[in-house]
Amino acid sequence: MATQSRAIATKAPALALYEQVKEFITRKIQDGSWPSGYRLPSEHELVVQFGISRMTANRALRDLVAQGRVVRHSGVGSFVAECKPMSTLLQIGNIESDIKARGHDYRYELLVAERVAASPDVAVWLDLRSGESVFHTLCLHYENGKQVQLENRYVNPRVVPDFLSQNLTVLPPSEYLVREVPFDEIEHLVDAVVPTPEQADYLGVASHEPCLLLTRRTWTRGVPVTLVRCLHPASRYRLGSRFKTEGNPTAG
Amino acid sequence: MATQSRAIATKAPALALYEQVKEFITRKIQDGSWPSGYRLPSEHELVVQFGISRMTANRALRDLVAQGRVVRHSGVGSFVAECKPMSTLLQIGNIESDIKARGHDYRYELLVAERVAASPDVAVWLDLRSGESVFHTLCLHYENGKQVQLENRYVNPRVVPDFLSQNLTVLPPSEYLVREVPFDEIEHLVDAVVPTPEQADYLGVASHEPCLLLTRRTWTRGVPVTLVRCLHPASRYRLGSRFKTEGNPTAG
DNA sequence: AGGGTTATCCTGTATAGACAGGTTTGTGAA
DNA sequence: TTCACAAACCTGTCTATACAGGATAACCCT
Repeated sequence: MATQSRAIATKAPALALYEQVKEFITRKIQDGSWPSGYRLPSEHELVVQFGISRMTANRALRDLVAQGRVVRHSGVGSFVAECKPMSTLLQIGNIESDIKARGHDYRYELLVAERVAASPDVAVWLDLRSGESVFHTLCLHYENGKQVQLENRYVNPRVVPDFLSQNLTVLPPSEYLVREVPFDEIEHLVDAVVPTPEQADYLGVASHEPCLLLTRRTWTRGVPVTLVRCLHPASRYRLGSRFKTEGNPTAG
Repeated sequence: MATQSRAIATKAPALALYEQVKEFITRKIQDGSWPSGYRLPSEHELVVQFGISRMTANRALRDLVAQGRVVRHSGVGSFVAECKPMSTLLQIGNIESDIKARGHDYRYELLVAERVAASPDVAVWLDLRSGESVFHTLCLHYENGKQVQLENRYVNPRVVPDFLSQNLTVLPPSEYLVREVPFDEIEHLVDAVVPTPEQADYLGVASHEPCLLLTRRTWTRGVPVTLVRCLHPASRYRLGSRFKTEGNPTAG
């Protein structure tokens, strides 16, 4: 069979076959013909319907799984995924590259780098015994000379025993961790808080000014690596992201 | 050739061949052997190195592209992607399902549903002329009887002309929009603010209590659809998400 | 030396055929 | 009736092969 012949939509010969199949299924899902949980055609049925090979049908379905529109169960079938209505993603970047991407000046200051006994709450967050020693750093990040983030970090010494041996006055703690201890699981929490007097002092803001508190925990192979609490003055920092669907409009 | 024989790591015969290739490449990238921009082996070279077929090598590379670790240029080659350090995603869900998922009681109240002249800032956000009419709704969302979100929404009447014809006292505005006007682009902003007296009154909180302000804009085919500003008392609501890499630990 | 042609390499797509293993259902035996 | 086995169906993976088209470098002719 000649490649690229037998186009389903005769007017779109440029579109790959598996893309045509993806589009067909996506449309069915979007116009409501195939609701959540609906069992969609098996690979073999697609082969017959579209006159394509099974590998092509398989690729279309795999792509749809990657897009989150379809779930598949081995030995059972393929189903329209539960749509997560109006739910989407906010990308959280690292502050240094964010600031530099804006063309602004970035600088950071290491305030504290120590080994301390884990307080009960930190011990819980990092899955340590209370009183066990943890690494603790406190950093202040500046954008164009103004404080934008007070970073309060705890690091699990079981995972990163030589954390404090690094020259943290030159390289930010996050840089070292990202490079040396890749994570496979991450948790974010975003709160609005008013800073403590001490925090307000570090950040150089009035103590009644609201701040964004971004709490991040990371794991590698199920073991907690680090707990960071990043405090940002709301007047100087906001979280933001823009996200574009690559293909067709998404219902989810 | 017998399927599943010839395992690269003899002790892991369960792992698919293309997964083994992915792991091999991922490791090289993570341990720094193959830095950003490094040209990695062509499909044919992988075929020879691993004794696999080209389709298998192709799948491994395509998966790595989907994971963002690799970029490919047709006719040129495959390259290690620029890594985006410590950047990851925060999922923002819809409030009704979030509350119900916690097993709590959800209720909402429609305060305002009107057609008004767009104020200059709303006109800018929705790409309308100032003074052009827009739909405006104000809703209050309750979790277990307590206010958790004040939703202030503007809707583009060019895109959703019959928005106000819906019975919005029964079905939340977001439900209707998600179902009828799928978006293909979305923007989020997160701020920490203190509420105005009026907002504090609606939410039943002290006016000095910090709040999370989640601003969301959506587009469909480049046309702005809706602008929502969701105000949450920080004491009753936080944004959060947990994210797990499906494969190996991620450097980015 | 300059410019166009060609050979080569690489990715993208597509096919047919094959085996493995999970799930469901039906059938036959105890 | 119930339990065990087998058939049917489905996804997951893998192979060998093929053609199209982009990119690049070598080469040859003018």
